[in-house]
Amino acid sequence: MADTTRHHEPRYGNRPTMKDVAARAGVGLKTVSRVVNAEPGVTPDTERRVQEAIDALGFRRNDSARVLRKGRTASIGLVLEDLADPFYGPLNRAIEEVARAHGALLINGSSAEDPDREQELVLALCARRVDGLIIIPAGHDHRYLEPEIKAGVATVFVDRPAGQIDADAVLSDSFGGARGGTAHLVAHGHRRIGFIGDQPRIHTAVERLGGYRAAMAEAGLPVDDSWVSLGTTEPERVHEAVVTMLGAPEPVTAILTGNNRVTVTVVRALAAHDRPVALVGFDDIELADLLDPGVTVIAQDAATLGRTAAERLFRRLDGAADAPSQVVLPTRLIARGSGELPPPADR
Amino acid sequence: MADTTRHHEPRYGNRPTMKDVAARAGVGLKTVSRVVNAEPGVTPDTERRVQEAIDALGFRRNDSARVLRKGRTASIGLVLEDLADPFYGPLNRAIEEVARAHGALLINGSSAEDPDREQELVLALCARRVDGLIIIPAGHDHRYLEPEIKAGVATVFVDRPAGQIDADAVLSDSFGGARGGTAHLVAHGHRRIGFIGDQPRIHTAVERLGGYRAAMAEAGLPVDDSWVSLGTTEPERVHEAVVTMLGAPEPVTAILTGNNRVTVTVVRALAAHDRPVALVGFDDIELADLLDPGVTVIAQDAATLGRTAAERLFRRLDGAADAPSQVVLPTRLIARGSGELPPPADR
DNA sequence: CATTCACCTGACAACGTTGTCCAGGGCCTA
DNA sequence: TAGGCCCTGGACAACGTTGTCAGGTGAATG
Repeated sequence: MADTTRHHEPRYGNRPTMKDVAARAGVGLKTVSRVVNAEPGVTPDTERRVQEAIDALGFRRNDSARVLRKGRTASIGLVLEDLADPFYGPLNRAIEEVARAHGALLINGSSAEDPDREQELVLALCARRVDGLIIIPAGHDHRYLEPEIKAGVATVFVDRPAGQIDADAVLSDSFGGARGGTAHLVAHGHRRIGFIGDQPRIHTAVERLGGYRAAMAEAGLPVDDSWVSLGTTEPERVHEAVVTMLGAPEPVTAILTGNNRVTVTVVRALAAHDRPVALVGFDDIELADLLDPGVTVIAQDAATLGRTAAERLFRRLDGAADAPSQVVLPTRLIARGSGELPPPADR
Repeated sequence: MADTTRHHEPRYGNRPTMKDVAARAGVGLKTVSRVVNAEPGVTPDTERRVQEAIDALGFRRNDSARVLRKGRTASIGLVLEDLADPFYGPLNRAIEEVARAHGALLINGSSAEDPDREQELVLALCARRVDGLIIIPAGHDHRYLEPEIKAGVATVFVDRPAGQIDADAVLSDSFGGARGGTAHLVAHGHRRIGFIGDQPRIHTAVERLGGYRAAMAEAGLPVDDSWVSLGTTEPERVHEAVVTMLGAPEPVTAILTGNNRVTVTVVRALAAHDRPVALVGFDDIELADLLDPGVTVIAQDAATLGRTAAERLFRRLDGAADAPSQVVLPTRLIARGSGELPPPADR
């Protein structure tokens, strides 16, 4: 009953607008706009008056309105699998740095490996009219993105390629990395090597499995079905896989793990096991060097992955119109001990 | 020369608008709006026609325009210190989950512990008219936020309190945690205990130092200046601090570390040291249980921290108008071995 | 003193959406 | 059959900003 002017809704908590600033400074609307945007053509005296009004009212430009008029939001969207996964931290950060260098903000969200949630998130970002998208895809069909891309939303996929559409992608060499890691174990004398990976609907999981199989084949070694376990990265499941592989009549003497989460669980499981078992893990993990033995890993460079993707995105936004392409970054094997353990001497 | 209609700039890459949809469906503008927003008052037949036009054109509502009209952006901003720091991953994720449950998107950025960058980021978020802000502050003066808060931007500080203004905050009990950790070392017989922490301009660093000093005082133990080292978390500096403390004529027999980054470096340094030195670290770190000895830590619950902050934020957005308050969450000491090492028997 | 010109300044429309309000038509009832 | 009501649909303004363009002032020049 005190306030009377409320018409339909309190707009932005009644923030001052350029109109208010103009009225207070006794100038025109456009002059305020000029001052706010540091455009030329304003006398120092006028500028000072406007600036005073701005400070007095606590005015802050409404970028929503600006965006509506200008067409660029200076923001990019990032959809990844899990913000809490340590692998994505440096990637996220690297993308942010590039975005910042281009004056853009980062909007992000987790898909939780759920294709529907990925789509929902991506479309919400498109509705905000982000200028570009960086996606670590959970799904395999990205045709829903076609209208968006055609409408000019630059899109780059990271870590895994796009499904059913032709789009830029920046990947790690999962196949080659896994092949190299497996060959490393073979070179140290192992013949029965297990592979524990992520769910087979995840592209990298399949690639890494492929690399493992390729290396085994190249070494002329058979792969028993019981040596391969794909599924969720939940500790219970992974632990059980380890127990099964090691409890077999002819147990594996080495294990290749498909990603950081699996590696951590396997390290725990092996620590509780009586005989030493060799291990090579995909993805580097913190403190891996301090464990006994140190964990040999196939390291991806998450930061470079992110930076490369973001740079490509902004090149697109700057007008690069060449055909979409894939970049594959090499992985690096870091030997720390666990991958160099020999197989047991007996049998 | 082919395209003639371009007037001032290609708006959003020429995306279809409601007007286009309306024209194609042969209905009025508002009818399209009604369909898009699932408002009542549209015959099924009309709705179908409109929907067809939407699909055919690949129309997607422009939320920028919507926001301009409605006043709520359904997005919240998160400013933290470093997206790549593993401590913030779960926090970030927890906030995202709450935001998602409230239909809001998350825009975030890293301040890199730079107060100016924090302010720049926060104000950019305000210009986007985020509905609320969650801030892990780098600076100590947040008066620049006053106009924003007055204008209705809900704001919650996390991990560290706001400076110079009265605002909601959700904190961990840094003082109590450090005191407890120090007392734990004292209880295991240590009398010369070192403290290596973050820069003294960081609130939690000071609190933890305070907790350390309090526990020492309560135990009637002196604190030699050379036992305390505050500064950046760069490995070189921390490593040097460890070397200095352990190389003194009367070396410390135990160390309390101020955060996860420091802990990791100290663990490395101690691994290279000949005599065992007890260690309690602030913040839990992955694989801490597998090291030898396991690293005893004072664990914060980052996820709860984030969730609590986000819930408070949305309660504010839902109209809660009670006075700002601080919530302090307890920490938990997890004994794993390194904190239970006795001091050397000699002297 | 008149004219030109440069420079400031402000009125106005437009961006795409949603709230308000009114018109028209169909249906029910008296 | 007339009157009234409800339901559907559309015209219009407004949100806060920026681009366009025209007006206005003062100084410099002929």
